[in-house]
Formats: sequence, C-alpha cells, structure tokens
Amino acid sequence: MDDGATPRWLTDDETRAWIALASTIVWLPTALDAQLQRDAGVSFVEYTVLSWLSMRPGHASRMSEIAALANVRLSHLSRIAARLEGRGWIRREPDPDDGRATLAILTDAGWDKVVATAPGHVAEVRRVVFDGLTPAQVDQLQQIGAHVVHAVQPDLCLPEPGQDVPG
Amino acid sequence: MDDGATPRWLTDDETRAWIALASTIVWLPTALDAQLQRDAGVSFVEYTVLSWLSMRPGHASRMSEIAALANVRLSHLSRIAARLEGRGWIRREPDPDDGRATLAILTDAGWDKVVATAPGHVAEVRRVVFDGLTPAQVDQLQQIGAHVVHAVQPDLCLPEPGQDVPG
DNA sequence: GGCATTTACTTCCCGTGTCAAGTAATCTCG
DNA sequence: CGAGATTACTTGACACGGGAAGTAAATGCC
Repeated sequence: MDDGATPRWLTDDETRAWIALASTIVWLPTALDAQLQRDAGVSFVEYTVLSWLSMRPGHASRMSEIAALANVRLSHLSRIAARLEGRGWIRREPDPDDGRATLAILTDAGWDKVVATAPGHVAEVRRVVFDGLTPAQVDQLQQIGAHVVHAVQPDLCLPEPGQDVPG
Repeated sequence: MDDGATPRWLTDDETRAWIALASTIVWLPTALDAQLQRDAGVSFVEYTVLSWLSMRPGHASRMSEIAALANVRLSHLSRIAARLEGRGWIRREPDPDDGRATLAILTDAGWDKVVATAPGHVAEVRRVVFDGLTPAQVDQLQQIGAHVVHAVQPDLCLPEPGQDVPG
C-alpha cells in the first residue's frame, strides 16, 4: 500500500477539496434516494435502470450491460430486476441474438413510471447541483467528474456533447 | 413531485456534467472501498470513523457526533463501533459530562491502524482525483463540492482554509 | 459432431444496513 | 423533588447486497 518512502501528502487546498468531494459522495446519494423514495417509491438504482432502459432502442438492454453501467453485480441486478418485474415496469426475455443473455425490457407501465418520475428527479438534481453554479462551473464539473470516472473505471464511456437523457 | 408546469429540463452542458457527477458518486465509493478493503481490511465508513477519531482532541467523539458526520444512523454506527471494538481499535465509555452519551475512543492499536492505513488511502485519492487536476480545478472542485453539500445537508460544516486531516 | 471452456445469468448463504421498539440517563416544570 | 418528556444509544426483526456455486446456452477445438 506504500512504497516505503514518505507518502506524498495532500496540500491544504487539496485537503479541502477532498473533504468537499468526500462529503458529496457520502451525502448526495442519500438526498437523491430520499427524493425518489418519497415521491416515486423507487431507489436511485431502480430509477437508474428504468431511466437507462427508456433511452435504449427498443427500450431494452442486456442485464450485464445494465450491471456494468450502474455498478451493481449481476446477482444484485437480478434481484432489482425481479422487483421491477414484480411491479410490472419491466419484463425479461432471452436475447434472440444470444440465448445466454437476458434482455430487460421496459413495459408501457415502466415507461409511464419514468415519465412520471423524471421531472421530480430533475428538479432535485437542479436544486442540489445546478442552481447556484455558473456555466463555467458546470463545464468544470463535467471535466473533473469525467477525469475521476476515467481514473476509477476506464471502461466506462461518458457521453460526448449532443446526447439526451430524461434524468 | 411536479408543480404541473413543464419541468425545467437540463441543458446539454448540464446533462453531461450531471452524468459525470452521477457516475462519480456511483463509482468513486466503490474504488475507495476496494483499496481500503484490499490493503487494510476496513470499509470506507470504518476508516472514516477511525480517521475522524484520530483528529479529535483525546481521540474521542460522541457516537451521535460521528453518526451525523459520516451519514449513518445511530443503529448502524452502533454495529460499526461493535466491529471496531472487537478488533481492538476503539473502546466505548459513557461520557462523564452526560451519562446518556457514549464516547467512542481510539485505542493505541486504533491509532496505529490509522497511521498504517492513511498513506495507501491518500495515494488512492491522489491517483483517482488529484493527479491530472490543475490547481484551478482543485479550487473549483472545492467550491462546487461545498455548494452541493450545503444544498444537500446545510448542517454539515466543511472546513475553512488551514485545517488538517490524515486522509 | 462432440466434449471442454467460456459467457450470462440465477440462486443460496451470509454479512451488513435499516426501521422500530426497548432501555437508561437527563431534563423539565409544576 | 418527582413524574413525564426528551435524548442517546442498543437490540431485534427483516431487507438488501456481495461472493460462491449452480444452470443453461454458445463457442472453440480436435
């Protein structure tokens, strides 16, 4: 964990930035979960899955693709999918292109759920993140976030300018 | 969850920034947990508790204070403290100032654990966050993070310039 | 073409986290 | 000063998530 040399400590500026970021990753998920749970009865992961499906062609995606995207193990996603299926928001079918794979497919009710839930979620995101940030800061946030994500998970490709999400 | 009006959607720039931030809060905790688990056998929350105690006068803090700081319920912290106590890194005593309160106190072994663990943790933070950021971006990160944390949890006070942490 | 290997997912078991109820100490206020 | 309210924490019951093993389909290799 250490090469034996004196570790390169954080500067004061870095320390303060780190505390701010660490607090963000600790508290922001709680806030997002709370809003979604309160207003829509879904967790952040569940909403992420529904939202992701709503953006895919055919409103469908392989389980493994969703798992990689949402940072959940397949075993976990399997249960999440079971819950969403039980509520009638998705269904699962074998992928016709590869019988090993399972497609999670958004139902009409699932689409309606996303459409009903997105505005409240976006409003919360706006409240806690973008209200109070300058356009320059928004740009910086994108760059810094992209840098961190790349360092942590190089496989994950973030969108380039000109893409579209419901939330 | 919606006031009935057309919701104020995110701009393209905001959307990309949001995806970057959302990915960060989803993936960064995993990376930090993985490093700590692998190199020191502790979770991020556990390390946070030990690290926090190591910075307090007397290496002690009330359970409720720790819980508020680390965003865990008291019931949860109670179990975390039981684990840390079982490993000999903290002990618990009633607060002499208020018999209702419990003080979590870092033992000598706990202090050694923090000292042994911090360098690897800092190296990981440096690797995934600060290597590759300009000083200006570090400053922006601090400001943006502080803004988000304030919007999410106004009670939480982030440090001003001139403070010190081991990790 | 058939057998081993790989891939994709599900299920089982267990640790961990959450909510609610319980306990003990302190405060409040007549 | 003493009964009820409040605060601080712990415990019990249950849900969720992670790792390992199991199953089923596809691929590679002779």
